[in-house]
Amino acid sequence: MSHQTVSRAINDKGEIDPETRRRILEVAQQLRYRPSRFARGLVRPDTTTIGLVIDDILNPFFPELIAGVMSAAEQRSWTVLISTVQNDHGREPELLRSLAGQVDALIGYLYERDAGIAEAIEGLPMVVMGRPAQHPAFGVVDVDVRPGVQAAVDHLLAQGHQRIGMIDCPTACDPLRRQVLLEATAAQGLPIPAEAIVETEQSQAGGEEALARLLKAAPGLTAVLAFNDVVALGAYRTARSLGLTIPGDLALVGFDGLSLGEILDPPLTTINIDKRRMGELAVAQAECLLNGEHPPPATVTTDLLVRASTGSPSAGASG
Amino acid sequence: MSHQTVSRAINDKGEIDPETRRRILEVAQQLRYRPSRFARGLVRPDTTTIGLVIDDILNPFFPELIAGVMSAAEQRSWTVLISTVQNDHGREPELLRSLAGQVDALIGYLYERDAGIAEAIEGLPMVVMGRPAQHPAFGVVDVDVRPGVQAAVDHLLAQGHQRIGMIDCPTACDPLRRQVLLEATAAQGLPIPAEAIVETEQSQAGGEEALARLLKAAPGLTAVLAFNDVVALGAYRTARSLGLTIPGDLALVGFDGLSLGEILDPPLTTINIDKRRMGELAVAQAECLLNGEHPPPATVTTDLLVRASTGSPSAGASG
DNA sequence: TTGTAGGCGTTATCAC
DNA sequence: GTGATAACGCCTACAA
Repeated sequence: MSHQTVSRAINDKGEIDPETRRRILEVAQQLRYRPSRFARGLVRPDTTTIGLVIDDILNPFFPELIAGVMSAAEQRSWTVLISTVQNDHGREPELLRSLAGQVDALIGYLYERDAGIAEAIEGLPMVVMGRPAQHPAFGVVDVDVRPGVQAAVDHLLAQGHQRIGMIDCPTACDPLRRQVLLEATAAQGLPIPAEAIVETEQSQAGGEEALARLLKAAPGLTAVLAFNDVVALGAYRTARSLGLTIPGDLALVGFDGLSLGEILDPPLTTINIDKRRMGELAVAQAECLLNGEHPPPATVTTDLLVRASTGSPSAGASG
Repeated sequence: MSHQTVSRAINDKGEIDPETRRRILEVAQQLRYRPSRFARGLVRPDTTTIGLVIDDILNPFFPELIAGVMSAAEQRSWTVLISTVQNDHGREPELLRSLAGQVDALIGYLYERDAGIAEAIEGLPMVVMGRPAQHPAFGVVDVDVRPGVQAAVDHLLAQGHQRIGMIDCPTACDPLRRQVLLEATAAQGLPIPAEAIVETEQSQAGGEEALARLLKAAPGLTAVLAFNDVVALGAYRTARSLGLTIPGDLALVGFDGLSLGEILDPPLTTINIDKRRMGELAVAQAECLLNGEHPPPATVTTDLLVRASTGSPSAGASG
């Protein structure tokens, strides 16, 4: 009874006496024998494992993105290893370094600068999401915010809004939301004054305090674009506590297209990102990188999901 | 220049000329050399990887549970490999089989019976969550629904509710929610008639249609316990479309303690499960199993999270 | 149908 | 400080 015969039985090859095989399998079961994944991988290195690193598994933005990554990976029979730093961004390099030893490629939605990433992973194929490329070797899946923001501005203007504000989150990797909003409104002859944009942290609490501040700094706003849906959720709270009705006294637009927006009252109009597709594209980028190719950056577009938090301003609008 | 010297340089051992090391690292970088994780694992098999299998990454129940698993795994320097069947429960055995070849132990929140699981994984250490043990070798993290349901019943009775109904989901692995509700109400002299319990599928749509059916079958209910928060969300929709106010016309209690309940209007009273702790306990169970021990089943308890969807019934209650 | 030989990439041991 | 050798557990190729 050699290694080889055992191998044949375990792997269900032909060329083996059924009786021998039966006996081997029986013994194997008794011994709770399991083939070593390491030895297997060593000999058949066609097993691809990719790592997915995100900020915070509890952030409702990510589940859909993860689903996209996993389904695309599954189509390729890849394995996905997920990790997070749970909002502790300082740990990103350390996590990347450790993950780099366990996977064939990495996909990340990160805060760390590309230079820092590159240093941590030392040449491992890497795909960064949600921001433009900085490092030439990296794959990219970026979000083109322009169509969505443009649609939102058009939508608000069509409804008669003249004073639009924004709650921005400058710590996020994406500086474009604000910029595109400014351009789009300016192009329509309705430039947004500086005081109509406030900055806050990216959270519900941030949204709450920011809207209060915004309405004080720029009285008369009839519509506000929030940096994302979670921030918009905070804005709802403040609007309610100030006795403002949505959308009559204040129209609100979110960003991300999270399903939580649907259960708000009224449901939140939001600029939608196809998060699942982002995940799928990231896997495709990783595949190119693994094949030694240099894929052009991928982009997902954005569009406006009109729900009920926008509408024409009522006569005597807020202050 | 031998393997060995290279190994010393890469792993930063002592006993090497700094200059030699520098040269090696330089060349390694140029060649984009990366050590094989398989060969490493083969020689130093102290790398533990566990697999986590869940239904559906988009189900808001899971992120917290995942966070618990990951943080507990991280404490032990374990790696977590996540996989889902995205609600296609028939694929569970296949997925388990494939995962079994890549990890040292598995944790799952599954529909498949334990016998089916056991067959798929052939002796791999396994922890099942959210239901009582069926297979003697498995680790278990179960939920004790009794305290939470009891507290909910006490709470409703104290508020003067006399007619309580339930929306149940029999496809779920947990048959106890209904049973405990029946026992708890009966013990207080308020048995629930059969028509005051309807069954539906575990989803928002299920909750919507079920509440409509329930109110027809058992007119006069003033409070309803939903199988979980997502089902309760559906019930909110139906209540609103019927013109019923919550909690005045109808009190609603959910199950799970999801944060989405907080943003409902009114915020949803719910029986809370410590999902993060479930994840942590599951990892602890896996650790015991890996050490060859046979841990006693772990249990998380439940409690009532009182928010605003419960209150005293108004005078002329619903029908 | 079964067994033998060799090598996958890494680390540990021990001799140089 | 460095290099040769063996071993980890598996698979492929070929010989018996």
